[in-house]
Amino acid sequence: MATTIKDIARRAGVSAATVSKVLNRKDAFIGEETRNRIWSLARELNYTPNSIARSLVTRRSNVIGIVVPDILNPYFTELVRACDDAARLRGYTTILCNSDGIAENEEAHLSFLAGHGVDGIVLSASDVVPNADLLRGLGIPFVSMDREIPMLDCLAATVDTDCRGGAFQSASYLIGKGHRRIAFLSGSAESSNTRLRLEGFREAHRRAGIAVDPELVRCGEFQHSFGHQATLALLAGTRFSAICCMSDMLALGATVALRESGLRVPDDCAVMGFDNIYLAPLLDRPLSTIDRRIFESGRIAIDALVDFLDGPERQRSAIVLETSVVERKTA
Amino acid sequence: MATTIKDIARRAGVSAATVSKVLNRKDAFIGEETRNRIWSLARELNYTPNSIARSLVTRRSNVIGIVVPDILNPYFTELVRACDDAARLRGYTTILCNSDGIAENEEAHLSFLAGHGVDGIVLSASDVVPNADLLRGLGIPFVSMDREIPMLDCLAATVDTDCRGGAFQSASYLIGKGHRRIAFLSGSAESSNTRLRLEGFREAHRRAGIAVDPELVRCGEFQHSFGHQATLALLAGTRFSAICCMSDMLALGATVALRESGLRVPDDCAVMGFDNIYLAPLLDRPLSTIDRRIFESGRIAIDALVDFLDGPERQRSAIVLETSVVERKTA
DNA sequence: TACTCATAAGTAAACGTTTACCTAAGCTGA
DNA sequence: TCAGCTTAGGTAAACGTTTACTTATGAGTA
Repeated sequence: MATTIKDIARRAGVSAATVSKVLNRKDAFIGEETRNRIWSLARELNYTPNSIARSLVTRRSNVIGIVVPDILNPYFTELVRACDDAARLRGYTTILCNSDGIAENEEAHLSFLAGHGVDGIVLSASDVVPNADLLRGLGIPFVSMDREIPMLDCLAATVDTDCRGGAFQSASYLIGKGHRRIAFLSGSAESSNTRLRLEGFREAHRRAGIAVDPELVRCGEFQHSFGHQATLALLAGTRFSAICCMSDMLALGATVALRESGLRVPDDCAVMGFDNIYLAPLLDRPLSTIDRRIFESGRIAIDALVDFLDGPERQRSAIVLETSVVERKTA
Repeated sequence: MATTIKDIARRAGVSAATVSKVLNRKDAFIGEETRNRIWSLARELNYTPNSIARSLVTRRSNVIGIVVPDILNPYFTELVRACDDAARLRGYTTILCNSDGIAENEEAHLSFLAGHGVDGIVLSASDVVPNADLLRGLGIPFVSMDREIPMLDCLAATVDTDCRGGAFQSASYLIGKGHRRIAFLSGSAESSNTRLRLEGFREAHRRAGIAVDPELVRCGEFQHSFGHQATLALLAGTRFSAICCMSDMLALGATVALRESGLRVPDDCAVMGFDNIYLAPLLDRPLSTIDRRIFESGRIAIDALVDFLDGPERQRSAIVLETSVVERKTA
């Protein structure tokens, strides 16, 4: 049986309210001696406040929910860690949910988080567009990262990476290196995310006066396996001297496929990634990629959310992060 | 303002208790019509139970806390995902804490989790030996993974990997391939974990009648950077034809160092990992390693914990997982 | 008729806090 | 002397549920 405020009150010969005031440092009108007695009892009895009871009355939990498609994907691992660190710094903790990119899962998680009284939610990229009615019904402030989102009262912020710009940089870099036939690998063709990136990719070609062969663009998912499989398919059907991948995992998959086919990276085929996950520089052949400041984006998202929660004015913010190319060994 | 049970009660013209009974399916003595009215109101008003209030009275939260050193480490990423999946299957959700291997952090997290009323905790490997008094004081059932732990009432289970056996397998495999001078890279020399692995490593040599050169064993941490640095140091001071690493990240670091030094893997030097993280087969040069059934271990830990929580008999279990060698391209 | 019994629902306390408001005592100053 | 302030602390309601216990109604039975 854990110690409660009442136990302390009884032992100290005061009321529970007094104990509460002292422990919460709202003790302007509490006597020196009483105050000390309470603190030392709290220590002695190893008192830990019951956050559940506290949340029930204050309607604040100091918990932020994070929903991502899959923590196993290194990009999300980093994002989650960044959010967790940032949240902790601001006095919040996080609770994580994996949606696997499935709409029903995501909705279930949202309800779960609401029921558990999280103060805010960060909703991270995936192709699923969350049910606006659900979000509105929850009424919990949230920040949206890298996804199309309906405008709602409880939308605290959007933080997006300039994916169009990132893809543009990647393709331009490759073109600058003399490549003329560049393959493009990305996630679902329907997502706005892929659409924007493809625009950036095309724009880079346009500026260089190069036509994009539709045969070279392959959309599917951001996973390793698709990178592997799509590269094999490309290799079988056409020729190209570089692959512009829209995630580092795609790039990893592509690299493996190239090696399996007896091609050397970057001599026979250059590979560019996207994300700059922390593994990228650690690989046997360090990956050239587009940095998207994962850690920073997590921190920014949390800061925006907490500012919204704590600040009375509740201003919405729209942040977009610029990317940059990181030259390593694969392109 | 979210819908509460009272809102439904008022609209349905019944008491809150009745609504609670219906919604919790303890409605043996509730009229058919009342029941229907309540359910349809719940749907219509989009009722989500307030878990906080519920937990306060039931003293059950259906939440399990997980504390790991660092989610960024792929081994823990997988473990956490495995635990989360397993927990969800059994009606629990998880809440994650990163301790960074720092004792104070871990203790703070433990208190936090207790205050938030988690039903159980899984405490995963790190060299920090948790404060027994703290654990006992919390009184929350926990399972300990891969760490030395004092025996306590609230210890629900221990799940350990047979690290001694794993190291033995790894070294034996390498010896079987003809290697005679094998370097050994592991984490902190003080941890029981490393001690056991070193024993296994030595045992394999003993059986083969090979002496272990102390110069070849290097302990530090399980991270990539140590693998890199230690390999460079080894290369500068002695010779060897294989490296037996006690984590896949160490192996990755070692591989990079070897390549930087112009050595080919496995021709000039073989490398064995340990863990079999999901990245291992996906690398440009798929990593040979020791599989430790990460996913399974997470599931087992959660199952043991939940069995302990749900079962009235509360039997403690001690599980040890066997390892196996996975032959790929680096050894 | 008067009892029991099943059915259907209500009452109220409890979980551990926080907080708005109240009280009581002592002191100050005119 | 007494209104009014300051200081120290108490009272009780509230947060949204759950649950043990109680009540009311009608039907069946002796």
